[in-house]
This record gives sequence, C-alpha cells and structure tokens, in this order.
Amino acid sequence: MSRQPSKTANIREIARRAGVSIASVSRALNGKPGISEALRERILTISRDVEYRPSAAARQLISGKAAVVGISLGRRDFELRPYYILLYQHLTVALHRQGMVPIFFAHDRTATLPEQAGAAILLGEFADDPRPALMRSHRVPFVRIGLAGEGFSVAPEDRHGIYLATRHLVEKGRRHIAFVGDELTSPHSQHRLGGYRQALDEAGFEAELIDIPPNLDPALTGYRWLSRRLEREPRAYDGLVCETDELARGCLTALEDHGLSVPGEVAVTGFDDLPTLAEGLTTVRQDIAGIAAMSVELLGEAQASKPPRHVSMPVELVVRETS
Amino acid sequence: MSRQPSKTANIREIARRAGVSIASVSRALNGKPGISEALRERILTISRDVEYRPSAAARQLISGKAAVVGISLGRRDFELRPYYILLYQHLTVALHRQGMVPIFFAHDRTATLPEQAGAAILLGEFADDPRPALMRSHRVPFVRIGLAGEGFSVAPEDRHGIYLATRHLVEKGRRHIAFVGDELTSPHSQHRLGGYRQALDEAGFEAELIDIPPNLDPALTGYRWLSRRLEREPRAYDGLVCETDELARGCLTALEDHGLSVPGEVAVTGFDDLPTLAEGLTTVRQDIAGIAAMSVELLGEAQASKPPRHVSMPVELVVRETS
DNA sequence: CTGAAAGCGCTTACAG
DNA sequence: CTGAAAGCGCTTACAG
Repeated sequence: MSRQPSKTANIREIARRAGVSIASVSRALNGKPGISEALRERILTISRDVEYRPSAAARQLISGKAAVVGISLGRRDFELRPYYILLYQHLTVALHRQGMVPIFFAHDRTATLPEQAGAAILLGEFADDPRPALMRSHRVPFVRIGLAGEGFSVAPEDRHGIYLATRHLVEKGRRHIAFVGDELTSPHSQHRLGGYRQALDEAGFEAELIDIPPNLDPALTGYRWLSRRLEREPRAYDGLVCETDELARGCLTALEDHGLSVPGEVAVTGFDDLPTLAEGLTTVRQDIAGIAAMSVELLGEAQASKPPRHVSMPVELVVRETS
Repeated sequence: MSRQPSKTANIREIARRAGVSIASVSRALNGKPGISEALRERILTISRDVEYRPSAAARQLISGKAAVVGISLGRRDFELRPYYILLYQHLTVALHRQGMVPIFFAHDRTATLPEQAGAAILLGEFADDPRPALMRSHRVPFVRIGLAGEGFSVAPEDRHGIYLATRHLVEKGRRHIAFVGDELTSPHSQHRLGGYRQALDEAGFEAELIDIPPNLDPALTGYRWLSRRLEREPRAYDGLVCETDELARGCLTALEDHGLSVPGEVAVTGFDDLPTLAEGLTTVRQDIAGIAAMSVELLGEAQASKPPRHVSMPVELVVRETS
C-alpha cells in the first residue's frame, strides 16, 4: 500500500548488489550446494532487503513441469468446512508468493495429481489414507497439514489449545465441564481430547464426553444432541469445551433455546476463531495464514530433499463473552 | 488418461509443420495483424490438430504482468459455503488450463487485488457491491459469477431450476408447497423465487414463503424454523421447495424429528446437487465445472476487450428419494 | 506479408 | 567455490 509496487528486484539486481554472478545468486536462493556459506548468507540478506520475489513464470519455463502444486482436499467432504476455505485462501497466496501455482483436487481425484503437479499439499488426512503412499510412489514431494506423521507436516497445537480452553473454564469456577467433539475416535480428535483430559486431571474433575457422530453439519447435529441431553437434565453442565467453533455455535443455540444463560449458567469455548462464526465466542485462535506459509516453506524443503520435519504452530486463547 | 501426456506441441513444432517461422505462428495464434488470412487459417488448423496449449509461463515471462487472476470472494462469509468450495476447485483447474494463476482474496481484501492481479473473477456479488466499480477504475478486466449485470457474467438458470423442481412436486400431486429460502429479498433469491411463483401460478396454487433470516448456518436455522412451524401445524405442507441443498437438509432433519415421513407426507427438493450433502435428495443440479470453465472463457474475452455478454448455464432436475 | 533475432527471469550443465 | 553461456516457449521490434 505505502510503497510503490516497483519493478520487483530480480536475480540480476541481487547479483549486481552482491557483486557476484546470477548463477551464485540462484544457488544461494535455492539452497543448492556449491557455494560458500558466507556468500550464501550475504546473498540471502540482500534478497531479503530488496524483498525479492522469484518469478514463477521463469521457473516454470525452465522446469517444463510447471511449479504446480496440487492441493488435495480431504475425504468425506471435510473440505466443505469453513476452516478449510480460509486455509485455501491463504495457501493460494502463500504459494504465489513463492512463485508456485495451486490446483485443487477433490479427494477422489487425487490419483490424477501426480501427472498434473510437481508437488502436493495434503489436507484432511485420515487413517489408512492412501495419498501419502501414492505421492511417494510417484516421487511427488509433499507436505501434509493437520497431523504429524512421516515426512513433512504442519499442524496447530491442538492439544495445547484445548488444554488452555479447559483450564480457563476451570479457573472460572466451572465444575462440570464436558468435551463436545465430532468423531472422537479420529486421530485428529485424539489430540484435542488429550488436552481436555489433562486439564481436568490437573483439576481433579471427571471427564465427560459428548461424541457427535461424524456429520456434514456439525452445528445442527450438535444442536440436536445437546437439546436432547438438556431435556433430560438441564443442569448437566456448567461448561462446554467444543472441538470447533461450529460445534460451539450449535451448542450456544441449543442453550439459548432451552433458556440457559451464557456464560451465567453455562460457559462455552470453541476452536479455530473463524471470522463471523466466532464472533463473541471464547475460542482458541489458529494462525491459518501462518500454517499456510509454513506449509509452503516446508514444501520447498521437501523439494530440496532436506530431512523431513514436523512443525507445530502456536495457538492462543481468545476470551470473549461466552466464558 | 487414454493418451500419453506427451510433450505438448509448442509453437516451434507448429512452425515446422506449417513450414513457416515461429513469428508467423505467434501472430496467427494471437489474432495479430500482419499475416495473410490463408496462412492464418492453415496455422490455426494445425494447432488444433496437435492440440496446442500455449505456455502460460512463457507468456507471463514476456508480459511481465503475470496472468494472475484474483478470485474475490463474497461478503458476509458467503464464501464459507460448500457450493463455493466446489467452485473454487473448478476455477483453479480451469484457470490453469488456460495458463492463468489463481489467488484468492477475502472480500475485505479485494481493494488490494488490482495491484496483485491482472484480471478478476467476482463471486457472491450483492446490492451496491463496490467491487465492479473498483475493477473498472483500475482497468482490471473481470467476470462475475452468479448474477447477470453489466459487463461479463455467468450464472446458472436459477429461475428455471426452481421452476422445474416446483412443477415436479405439483405433478407428484402436492398441493401445499412452500418455498424455503435464505434472505428472500436478495437479488439472488429473487430469481429462484420467481421460478417457484411461476410454477404455482400455472397450477393455480397459493404461494407460501418461509424466509429464513440470513445466517451462517442455514441448515440449523432452517431446522429450527421449520420445527416451530410444525409444532403449531404439523400438516401445514406436503411439499417443500428449498433454495439450497443445505436448507433442504435442515428441513429433512426437522421433518424426521417430527415424525413426518418423506416423501410420503412431505416431499422435499434442494438446489445445487452438492456431493454427499445431496445424497438421496431430489434436487437441481448445477454444472459447476461448466460454470468455472465458462467464466475463464469470458475472462479471456474481457481481456481482449470484446463486447460484454451474460451466459446462462443450464441446470437439470435430478429426482431421488425425497419426492 | 514474412523471417531472424533479441530478450523476458531463471536454472543448470560446463569450464575454470 | 564461482562464472559465462545456453536455453525453457513465447512475443515483438526490426529488417526485408
């Protein structure tokens, strides 16, 4: 906004400033061997100073195989959830910044990814997911988002986030705190559930789980489930730790329809901090843009055959009106 | 799948086959002047034969301004709806086929689009939407999806689709058919509502509208609304024409919870034919991939300053178990 | 009307 | 470790 878009500096400009050849700059930038550490450092610094952005076009032209990154969406239309849309959004931006081009693949189209893309980002992984093996057999470098595992991966601190939310409710004096989750046996839920259990253990309280069957509409399903529960026992809980903001919204609506005040009689927390959806909701914020950027960074490492690693992205408790 | 990906023919290959220079091929392909009609025809024929695909990378490299297309999402987190995700998916693929690169812009980030992209696709337009004016003032060619209007646009046959669904219920012998919509006063709803009214008029029945307030979770909101209505008057309707599959899902659940059989006592239709969500649901199918492809085609026309046009994409009634 | 050549920004053998 | 040069596919002055 403030600064001129300016003809973004290219490799030649960096070479000029560093007083070296463009070949050296290219090597430094791409982490290729055959260059001294000192020179690499100097070049990297300069490229940062001039806010160098590689030209996707040029890279693609050379590689023939365009710098196309296939973004493989999750099974069971998990991908049709708000959280993922935000992720897509940031992923397209983060990839473009690095001169890469995104193409989306519905889960059942992922078999065609290797022939159209040179790298992949896997979303919504599940148990026995065939995609990692597929990528390996086609030698497609990939990063997965959401779960730690073999190879490169990025995930928010699920466990810690739920731990923070639960402990927050304990500190607020809540004693009957239930955990509301969607398919609690899934590996993904396991982490969040773990954080809940830990906080309750520390407080010496009993855990109580509300396991919503996997569903396309968590808010509606959560609403119905909680409504039935409250009909039988209106005072069952004074705190609800929800696995997602959507689930929290469903619970909030059910509480309202049953005349229970929030946070007076029941406190509620969510997870994700989605725009609009999390308005007024105490929740755990994920840095979705950060996750996207980190994924792309790791993808670069994967393409450079560096040793795999998992990165855990920090989360943050955001206290609003529901607790 | 069947044919080898094969190194796609390039401009040089076409020149070789035609026995001319690559400059002539380029001119022919791009409709540039300075080439005889006869030669142009010959070259065009050959390029068709070899299924020539221009290299986006090379073109971008030259134009400097990359073929970056900003996809601007709608207001109020409309974009967080399943339908749009499918659209994004097909849009990324369609753009890539034409050598263009997608970047997503959240609605409130659209102001930054002109400096980052050379063209735009606008989704989820609303009344007094400032985006078209913004694009014009920055001379960014654009296409909008979802509503006819000035300039280029693509939309499914909303009106006709709902007309088909409503007439279908009439033919099935339904007499008390209500229309369930989300924010019925919006321009988008107007079209669908029009199709409903037309079919009822033809049958000589009374229209009845169920207007769900605009909401982040249509399924839940529709569920609650219908539940209350059914508590007062269980036999109020024998047919429900829903504006979207999501709304239909909410209604179906409400009917189930009230012990009403579908389609025995009440028939239900949706709109969109979303995967999983529309399973077993009688609905109106949109050709989302077709809409995406057409948008990209029109974008090409917009960039070439051709006269603006609106394209209406056909829809199709899909009869399943709920009617 | 047609062609030979330069050049877009980058990577990568090939020399040194 | 470092550099000069070729080349990815295309467009566009510049000559003819």
